[in-house]
Amino acid sequence: MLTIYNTLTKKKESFKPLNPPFVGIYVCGPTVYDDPHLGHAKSYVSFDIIVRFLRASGYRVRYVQNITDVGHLLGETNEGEDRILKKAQLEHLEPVEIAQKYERHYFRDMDALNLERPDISSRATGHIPEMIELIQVLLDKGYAYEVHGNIYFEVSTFSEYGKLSGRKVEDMISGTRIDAMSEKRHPADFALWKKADPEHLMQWNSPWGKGFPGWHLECSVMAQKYLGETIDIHGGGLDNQFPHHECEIAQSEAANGKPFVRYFMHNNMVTLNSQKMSKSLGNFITLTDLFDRYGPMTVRFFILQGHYRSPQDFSDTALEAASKGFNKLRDTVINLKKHVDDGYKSEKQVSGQCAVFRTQFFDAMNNDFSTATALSVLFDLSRFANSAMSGDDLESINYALALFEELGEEILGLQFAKQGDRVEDSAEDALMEIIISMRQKVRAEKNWKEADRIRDLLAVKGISILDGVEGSTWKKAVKN
RNA sequence: GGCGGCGUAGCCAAGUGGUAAGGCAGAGGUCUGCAAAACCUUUAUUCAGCGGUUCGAAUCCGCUCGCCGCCUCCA
Repeated sequence: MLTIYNTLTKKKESFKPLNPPFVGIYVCGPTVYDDPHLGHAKSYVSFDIIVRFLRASGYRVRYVQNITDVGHLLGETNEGEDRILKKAQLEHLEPVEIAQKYERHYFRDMDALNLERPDISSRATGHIPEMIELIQVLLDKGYAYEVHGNIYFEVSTFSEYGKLSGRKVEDMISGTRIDAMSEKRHPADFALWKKADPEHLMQWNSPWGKGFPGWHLECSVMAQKYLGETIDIHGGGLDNQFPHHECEIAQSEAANGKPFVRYFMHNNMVTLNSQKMSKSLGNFITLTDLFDRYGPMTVRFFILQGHYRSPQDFSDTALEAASKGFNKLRDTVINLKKHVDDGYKSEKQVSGQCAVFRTQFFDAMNNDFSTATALSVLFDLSRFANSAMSGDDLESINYALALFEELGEEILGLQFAKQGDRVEDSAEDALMEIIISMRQKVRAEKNWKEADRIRDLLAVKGISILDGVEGSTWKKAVKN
């Protein structure tokens, strides 16, 4: 039985979707105005695992993620400027070019991390009419008001405002950072629609004049459009809990009179060398930069070693340790693939010790997606598999490989052997066989100097020769 | 100021009432020409500190110290 920590109730709860076996999940996607960074990796890897595990548990999942290509306002008073616009001016490109360029970068990096793409990636700019409709509903029902072409949600009309983040509207009046001098009736009221200056590059017609949508509207609209008025799971980064998700709840529940979300899930934040990583501090590193030093699978593995609700610190020592740990599993899987007979078929029916491992793995994942514990099962499985290979225990070898494929590859999304790896490269294989057999001759002559020289030369090229009792094998150093 | 979180071995990190997973690093061993890999053994009488509840606490409660997040765009 799957239990999920629900941020709405601050408790672990049994997961019961509204209409089983269907599960609707909405995860806040990126604002596409810059390259993806470490924080995106943690967040989207976490929800990728969640989606994969739900599917492995038999649920029919529809996974929706937005692409924010409108851009949020830089500040309450800074009308007309948003981050995409700012970037567009900086790079001398159309806002749409900026959005599409960084959307491509986003998918490029997420693909590298082996994330399954959302079933629906919906762009905010494609849903302006629906947003206008929702605003109209809120106006008609008295939850919103218009001032000079701007529409605001009136927080005081929605009594449950604050139920997600635990904030009280009264407390927010004294908040020093909220501009008390604005045209809003209450400082906590938030914009649904903003009037655009004539020179503003992104603007749309609306019943209230030309403008653009407010910060939180797109998620309410797209979640409802594709998943219905009540969705099973809504995910996102902890930093979005307030105000973003709080405002989504207010908009959606005020408009529909129904619970918006059954389970809210928030992943925790990432730090870099123990420091907060943020765009405003400018110390974030992009995934492209990170992948130059550590492969995407190392990054994915590293994220899985922590818990999605715990903060995670990226450092070189931690990533190097993760790289070695992942390599250990990877070596085991590659060796298993070499050991299985031709009749191998991936099967999910395993017995004996492997069945125990499988149960342990599912127990861990059922407990609010405890990937770190699940990974520890894979290390136990690795030890079991290596022993089985020493003993030529073919049945265990087959079961172990089947488990690695199901648990490691399908559910955790770890690519142990990528395409192009040497297991599938017959030319490279043939060459290495020749080199090894030649070296085997000098070894037979006990010419250790020459044997070591060959080994060292290959090592420089990233190829390791492993001499065993039954001859030598080799492996290529890969950046995971 | 308001709200919330965290502090577990040299490092990373699970565990949230029943007697400390796992990875990396370290030590010893088997194997090996050597090396590597693999396997075996080993590495926290103890979970920031101090009190309390309990038959029993890293896990619950209180206080103290330290660190962090949100309250402004952020995953």
